[in-house]
Amino acid sequence: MTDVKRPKDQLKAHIRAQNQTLILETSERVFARQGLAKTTTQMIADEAGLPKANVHYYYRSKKDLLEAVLERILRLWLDSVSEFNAAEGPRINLTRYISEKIDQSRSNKNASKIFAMALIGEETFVLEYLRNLFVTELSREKVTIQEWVEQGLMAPVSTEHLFISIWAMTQTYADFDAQVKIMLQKDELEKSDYEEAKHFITRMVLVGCDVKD
Amino acid sequence: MTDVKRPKDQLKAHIRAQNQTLILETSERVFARQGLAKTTTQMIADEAGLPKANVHYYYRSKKDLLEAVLERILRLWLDSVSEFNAAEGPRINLTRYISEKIDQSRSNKNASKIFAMALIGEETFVLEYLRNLFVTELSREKVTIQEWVEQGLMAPVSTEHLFISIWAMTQTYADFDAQVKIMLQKDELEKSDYEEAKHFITRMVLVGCDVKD
DNA sequence: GTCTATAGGGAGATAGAC
DNA sequence: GTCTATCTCCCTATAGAC
Repeated sequence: MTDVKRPKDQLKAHIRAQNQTLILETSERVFARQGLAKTTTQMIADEAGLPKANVHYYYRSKKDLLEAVLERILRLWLDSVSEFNAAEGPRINLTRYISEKIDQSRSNKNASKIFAMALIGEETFVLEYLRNLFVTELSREKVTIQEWVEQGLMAPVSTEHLFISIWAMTQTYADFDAQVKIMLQKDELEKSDYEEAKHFITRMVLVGCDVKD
Repeated sequence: MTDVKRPKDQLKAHIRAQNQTLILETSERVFARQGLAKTTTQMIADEAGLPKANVHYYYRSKKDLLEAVLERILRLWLDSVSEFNAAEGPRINLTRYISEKIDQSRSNKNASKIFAMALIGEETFVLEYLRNLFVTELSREKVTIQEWVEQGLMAPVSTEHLFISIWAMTQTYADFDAQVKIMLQKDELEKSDYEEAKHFITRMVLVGCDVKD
C-alpha cells in the first residue's frame, strides 16, 4: 500500500473512473426512462456502447449499480441546496430554498425521478439516507425555524409538515411531470412554467406561514 | 343476446364476479407492496389462494390485470371526492376538498401508491385517464375558481398550479409515506398525523390564497 | 480491461386433462 | 371453471479466451 502510483496504475485508474462515470450517467437516463425494475443491464450497456459484461465488471450486480447511481445523485443533490442562514430571516431563506428545489426539479429531472421511484419502492438504501439526513441536516433547520417563530417572524406552524409540503410541491414538477404537462396542456415544460411554479409556491408558503421578514 | 339468463348462466356470472373481485383486491395489495414490475402473477395467485392459471383465465395478461386494477381504483376515487359548489364559496369548498383528499390518502393508501407508480412510469392508461379527467371535470372547477376570484373572494392565483400543489401535498402522505414516517419519526402514521396535515395544508392554502369567505 | 458465449433461474403465458 | 405441467423467452451473472 503506497500513495505513489506507477504510470500503469494511473492509466488503469483513469480508465476505471471514465468507464464508471459513463455507466453511471447512462444508467441514470435509462433508469429514469424505463423504471428501476424494467431496466435491464443490457439496455444500459447498449446505450453506453459497451458489452454487457463490462457493466457487470464495474458493478457486480444490478442492485450495486442502482445504489451507486443513487449515491451519486444524492451527493450532487446535497451540494446544490443551501443551508438556512438564521440571521437572514425566513423570507429570504424560504424563497431561496423553494427556488433551488424547483431548479433542481428542472435541471435534474432524472435524478429526482429515480429518487422518487426508489422511495415509493421503499428501497432500504434511500430510507437509510433519509434517516441520516434527518439527524445531520434537518434537525438544524428545524431549530432555525423555531427561532424565527419565537422572534415573531412567522406563524407557529409545524416544521415537519412545512418541509413535507415544500418537498411535495417542488418535487412533483419533476416526478410527476407527465401529470403537470397534462394540467398545463403542454407537450414540454418551459422555463416560464417552472418560474410560475416558484412564484406560486413561494407566495403560498410565505403568506400561508405569515412570514414577516 | 338476451336479458333473460338461465340459472346456470347466473351461477357462472356470480362465480366470475366473485373471483374477479378477489383477484383485483389481492392485486391491489401486492402491486402496492412490491411495485408494478416486481409483482409476479404467481405472487398474486398465491396470496389469493388460486392457481396461477386461474388468474390468467380471468385476465389474459399482466398488463390487462394492471389496467383492470387501475380502472377499479379510479372509479372508486372519483366517487369519493365532491365537486365544487360555487355558491358555498372558496373557504368551505377548498377545506372540504383538502380534507377528502387526505382521507383518501389514509383510507386508500394502496390505491394511491399504485396510481403514483403508474403515473411516474407514464403508463398510457393513466395518462389517458388524466387527459379525460381534465376535459370533463377540472375545466369546470377552474371556471368556478375564476368566478371566486372575480367576486373578490380570493387572490388571483394560477388555478393549475393551485391544483398541482394541493394534489402534491395531499398525495405525498400516501405515496411517500415512508418519507413522512421518517420525518415524523414514527413507525406508523396515526389519525392525528393526518389531521395535522389537513390543518396545516388547509391553513397554507386558505391564507396563502387570501381566501375571504 | 475487454468481450463472446453460456449457465442458471424465473417470468409470463398456455395446452389440455378433469 | 379449475388446475398441473410445460413452453418459451429473456434476464442476471459469470467463465474463460484474448
